[in-house]
Amino acid sequence: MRETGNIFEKHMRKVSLFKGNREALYPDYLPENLPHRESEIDKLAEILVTALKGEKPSNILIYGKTGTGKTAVVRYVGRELMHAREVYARRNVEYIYINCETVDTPYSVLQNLGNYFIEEWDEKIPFTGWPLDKVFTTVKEKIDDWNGIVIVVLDEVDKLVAKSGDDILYQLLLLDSEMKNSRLSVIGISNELKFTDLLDPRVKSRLTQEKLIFPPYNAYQLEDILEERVKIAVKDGVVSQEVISTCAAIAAREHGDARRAIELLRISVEMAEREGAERVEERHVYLAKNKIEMDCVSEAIRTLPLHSKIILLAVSLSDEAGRSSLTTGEIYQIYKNLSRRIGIQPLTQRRISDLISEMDMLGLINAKVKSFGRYGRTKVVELGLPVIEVKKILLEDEFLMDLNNVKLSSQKKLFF
DNA sequence: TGTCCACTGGAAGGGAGGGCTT
DNA sequence: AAGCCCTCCCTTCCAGTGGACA
Repeated sequence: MRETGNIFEKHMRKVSLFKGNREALYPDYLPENLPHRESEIDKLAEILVTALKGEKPSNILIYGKTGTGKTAVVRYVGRELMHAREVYARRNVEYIYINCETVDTPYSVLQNLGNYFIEEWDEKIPFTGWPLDKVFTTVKEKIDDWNGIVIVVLDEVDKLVAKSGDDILYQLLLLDSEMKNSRLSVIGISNELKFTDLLDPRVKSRLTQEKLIFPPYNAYQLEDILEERVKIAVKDGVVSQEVISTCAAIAAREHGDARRAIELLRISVEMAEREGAERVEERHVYLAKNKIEMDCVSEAIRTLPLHSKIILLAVSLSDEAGRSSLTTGEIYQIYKNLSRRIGIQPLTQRRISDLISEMDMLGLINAKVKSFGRYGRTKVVELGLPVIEVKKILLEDEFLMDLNNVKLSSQKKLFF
């Protein structure tokens, strides 16, 4: 070994605090046990057992906030169902999981579903191109020929409905009623309790034959979940009871989100590991909490479309110049100037208004509609985060780099 | 009390970009 | 090659509106 040492050497000397399988601390890990979800699992199994008997199970709607174990339970029961199928099933049973966060149009849902039943690559339904009714007919024929019970899970179905309306749900119900041999059940998973208001009453009543509500976990339940995962993923004695309690308490405060609790714990361990510490301390948990929050925000900013970034930059610049709140019209003026500077054709004010609302939903800015009486009615926009951080991330964009030195003067009207 | 501002946010539709069909 | 279809991003048009002011 050379005197200066290899660049990896000091890191190699650090001892890993994880055991071999750290996947247990990642969100898509499906554990052997799901603590405090026994009754939900049982209820779901009770409904789905019908499929093993060769009949169509009721359609189900599952509600619950993020991180309440909806997806885990549904996947868990699905896995068990597939095992049981080998032993008990009297006819074909298939369990298909679709996440509507990515598969978010009627076309793509049908396409995903259909391709499950199409073996040959050259017969698969392309991801775009076919008329919708042709996709529908193809899917119907394929599933009907296959002859069995299909259970389709639509995770985050509220997103799908918000985006594309309830057409797709109607089509799935129609699919079921038009088939001669096969049957199809839908399990919808939603974060939103009131999303069924958007549904056509007929769709609503047929989709919600059974309802399951997942309550948030409390701090004690989160502790149990974390303990389970720690046993699998982390070396003995590295994570103390206090650390687990802290993680659980923080997550419980944020609506009992188990996913967050697990992530928080994982990052805490990583923080300790990177420091070369032998055990995780509470301070690592708080470091991890900050890191997660910051990562989340900067990722959101980085992946913004260019025009949204320009708007955000406009808000940041004016914040820097001492004007912390702006109206849509003012933002639009600054936005237009900035766009011209970097040689980009500005969008219309109508479109900007939508982009502002989008960023409001992301929590990057705060926008409120306010009336100034005689002086009109408009959104009042403020930056939701520290300017320095936001600006730094924005200026990483290759189109915005040149605006590094741009300043707004702090006059009543904003000039360059 | 009515007026009127500066928008908001819905609706409709254009057109580019993906792809298939004939 | 021409003619479709679906989705996404955007524009155009416009009725609607909360509340200060005359």
